[in-house]
Amino acid sequence: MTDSQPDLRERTRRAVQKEIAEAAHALFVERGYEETTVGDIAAAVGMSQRSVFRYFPTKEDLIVGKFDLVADDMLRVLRERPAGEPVWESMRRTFDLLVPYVDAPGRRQVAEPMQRIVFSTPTLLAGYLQKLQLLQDAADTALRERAAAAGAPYRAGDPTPRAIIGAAFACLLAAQHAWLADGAEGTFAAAIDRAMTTVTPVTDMR
Amino acid sequence: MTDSQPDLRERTRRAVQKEIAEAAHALFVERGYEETTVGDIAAAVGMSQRSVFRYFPTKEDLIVGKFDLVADDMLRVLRERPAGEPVWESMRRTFDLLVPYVDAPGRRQVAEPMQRIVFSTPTLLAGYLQKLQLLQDAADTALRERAAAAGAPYRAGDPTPRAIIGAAFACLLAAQHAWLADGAEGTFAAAIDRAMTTVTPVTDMR
DNA sequence: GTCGAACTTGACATCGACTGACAAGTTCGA
DNA sequence: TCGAACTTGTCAGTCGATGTCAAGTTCGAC
Repeated sequence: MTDSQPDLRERTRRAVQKEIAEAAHALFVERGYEETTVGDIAAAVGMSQRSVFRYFPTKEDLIVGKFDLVADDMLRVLRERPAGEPVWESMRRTFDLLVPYVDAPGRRQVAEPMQRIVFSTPTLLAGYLQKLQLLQDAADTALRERAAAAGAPYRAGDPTPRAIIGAAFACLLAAQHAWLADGAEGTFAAAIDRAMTTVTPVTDMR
Repeated sequence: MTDSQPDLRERTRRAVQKEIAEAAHALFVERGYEETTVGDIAAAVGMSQRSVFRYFPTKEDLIVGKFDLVADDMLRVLRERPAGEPVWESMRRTFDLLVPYVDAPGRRQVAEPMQRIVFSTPTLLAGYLQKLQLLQDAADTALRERAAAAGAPYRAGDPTPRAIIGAAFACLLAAQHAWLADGAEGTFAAAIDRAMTTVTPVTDMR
């Protein structure tokens, strides 16, 4: 058993948060993201606009907010990968954490429209890309530490780790595009595998 | 001779635009991007806030606006690359268009602080990444057309072109980071070359 | 049970980016 | 020189986001 009762307050907070997010998603799908006002969302759940911002720091977070938590987990997974493992493989295993959010039973119905909204709304796409970039920054630090600990540190101005990490994330994005282009048939995991075999690091170990 | 006098109105417009941008840059460097109001910029050049928005659609464009024009040129260069050329090489040659903006004599003094501002300001970074993404979308289309014209089209759901293009842009970003991390010593062109040798497409021709 | 601290909420005000509308002035060519 | 086209400032308004304050509401110590 994990933490069963993480405080009543926290539980109701999560519940309200979920309610807001779901109302927002419904409106976004119905009218579009830009066309939906935070006031509209507030009205839909019967609270003030001010209160919506008490649960979500920005309107963007109503859609891409949960990603921050996943990103933390991904970073943890990456750090726990064995030091001798090829970087490309470490990245692939890190992306595994994303898979259940899409491939788990019943998940596709939610994930597909969300991804379509993100990729078709400029400001949301920008926000998403920025979050990916932050994660890449952290991954870069992690891999440099790992290399240093293994006695083969990268020079500060060596583009290698960032380039490899960036290429891996580019494959992730290509996988998302391909998955959507194919009408979300097949598993997301397979899409990632396919994308990550089209590109490869030149020397993948340290 | 190119177009020597593209209309007086257009010339003065460009001049005013440049004046606004330079005033903005000065303020951004001095106080930071978020801390500078569009009203401040307007006051600095002695016009109304409304008029600044007549020359630049958004505050972001005061910094990353010129990139749109360069992106058009890059796309044109990419399309003019020979059909049989390896994609990775085509991308590298496309990036050549960026080089003079940084490596040309006297350019570094301007380019370096700008890049630092972009990479350290979340909203600017997001905007920049989104513009790169748009360019990648267009490049994806271009390369698919090129492959189709050569009699070896990609399947709609094939992640290959996007993955390779994305990897190339990841190297570009890694090059920028590395260049900045090294204090902008050396040429940007060399930084790109270094980054683009760390990763490579698996099969690079169609 | 009760009381006070901690938390939550709505209401109001403000800021900054941005947009529409209008009126006044400037420029340019027929 | 006259009128169309363009530019500008001003004003008002929208929307996302933040600070403040005065109600409640909840929760634990007593």
